[in-house]
Amino acid sequence: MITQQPTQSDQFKEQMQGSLLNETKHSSPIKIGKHNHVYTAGDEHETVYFIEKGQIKLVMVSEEGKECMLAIHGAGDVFGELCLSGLGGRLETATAMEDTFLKEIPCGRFLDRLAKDSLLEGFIKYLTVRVADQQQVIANLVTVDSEQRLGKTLLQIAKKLGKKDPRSIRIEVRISHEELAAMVGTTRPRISVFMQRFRNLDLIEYNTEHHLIIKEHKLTAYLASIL
Amino acid sequence: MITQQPTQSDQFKEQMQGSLLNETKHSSPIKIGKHNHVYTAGDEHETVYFIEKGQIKLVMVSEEGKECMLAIHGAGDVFGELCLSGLGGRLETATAMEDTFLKEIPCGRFLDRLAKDSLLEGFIKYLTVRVADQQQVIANLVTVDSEQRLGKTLLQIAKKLGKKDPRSIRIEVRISHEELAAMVGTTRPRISVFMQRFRNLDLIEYNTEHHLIIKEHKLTAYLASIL
DNA sequence: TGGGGTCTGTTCAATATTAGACAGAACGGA
DNA sequence: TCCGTTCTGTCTAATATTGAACAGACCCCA
Repeated sequence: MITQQPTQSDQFKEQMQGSLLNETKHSSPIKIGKHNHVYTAGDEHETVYFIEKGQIKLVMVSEEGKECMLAIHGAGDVFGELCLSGLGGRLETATAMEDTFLKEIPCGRFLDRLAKDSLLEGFIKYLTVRVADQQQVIANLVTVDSEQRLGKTLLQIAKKLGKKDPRSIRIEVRISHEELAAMVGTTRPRISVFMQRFRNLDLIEYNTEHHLIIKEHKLTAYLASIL
Repeated sequence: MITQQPTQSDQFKEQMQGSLLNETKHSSPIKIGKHNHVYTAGDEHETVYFIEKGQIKLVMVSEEGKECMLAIHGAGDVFGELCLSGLGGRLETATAMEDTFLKEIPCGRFLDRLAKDSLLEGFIKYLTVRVADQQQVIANLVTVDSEQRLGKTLLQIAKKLGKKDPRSIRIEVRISHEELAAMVGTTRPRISVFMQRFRNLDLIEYNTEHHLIIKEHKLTAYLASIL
């Protein structure tokens, strides 16, 4: 189900990166220190960001103050594109998980650049992939239980941010159980229990550098077995 | 929070409708009888649909067989656009909730048409609104309880499909509790209980034609009060 | 007008989940 | 290196949620 198909989507991402690097080559990158915000829910800046180095997490906060972590983006990713919707005001807060360097592009200029480089159709394809991914996330939240969701979330993060390791995938960003709870939609203690279980079953492990190692095949097989 | 702002998004929708009507004026509409499928998860047709009349629901089924209802689309809406992602294979099943008439456009031709009519940027805006909406849905699933989610779902449906009624919104499509359960992510009995509660509190009601009436302001106020 | 089917409202026991607490481990800054 | 802070693993009791069941209402269709 979750397979490693580089494909068109990645190809467009590279073209977009080229285009944006070109557009921003005269402006110097912005440094965001660890734990600092790039923007906060409600902010009105209509700008798109491109990550040169580091990690950015996107978090939405509900009216009661509960948090939902939507995504972690890494080098080469673009975020803040929702300002293209014209709705005005950020919906989520973007925070650096470690010192991060960004390029900033006003959203009008972002679109113009894509248009000039004939990337509008590519960007449409990129957005439909986003919609499809989110649709999958919604279906998971509605239909499957939290252990399963945690597993799928780990696989998804591994696929997006992981580096290849012999027979597994390594995640170098530190993600707390609290943060996982805010992605999966459950409480921290449950995440602890499930992570422990996964560890006992040898589906995940921590290496000496305290990086999380995901054993993709084993974990996938386990998730299928507990349906 | 949820306000009735016609705006740009609707404006693009009209332009797109015009463009598509033009593109499909020589082909006759397809009739899909009540309860019949337009396509099923896994199908490989790369076509986009435009609804002339009727209602289409989109449902995803998990590996265990549980259902998640993603959306109900009505006249003037477009669906099936995810084939633009190039991922191949439908993710969801599209079913007519009543006799429905559709126009069908191969996805390549759909894009060409938009490009010719200079609507690519408009379509990008439309897609980012979709992403923002889904992001909101995800955040709700993660952070708020099922009663609250049911309320928000009703408001969202009312906004999308409802007709204006004095001091309220009328929903003419019949949506079963089972279907609501599959949107909200809970079980049918709970939906029954919550709907009953909403009815007792006079936040919703059924008129003589058995149409659901949503009292937008009262319901919104109630949801805020139980935070 | 009479069923067969589906939908609703409700119940209940079994189960899953939450919220809170706590101790110990690891971490980070000075 | 030490100390305060954050993170983990674990436990509980209180609470919410599920799933299954059932009767009555409703609806379509013949």
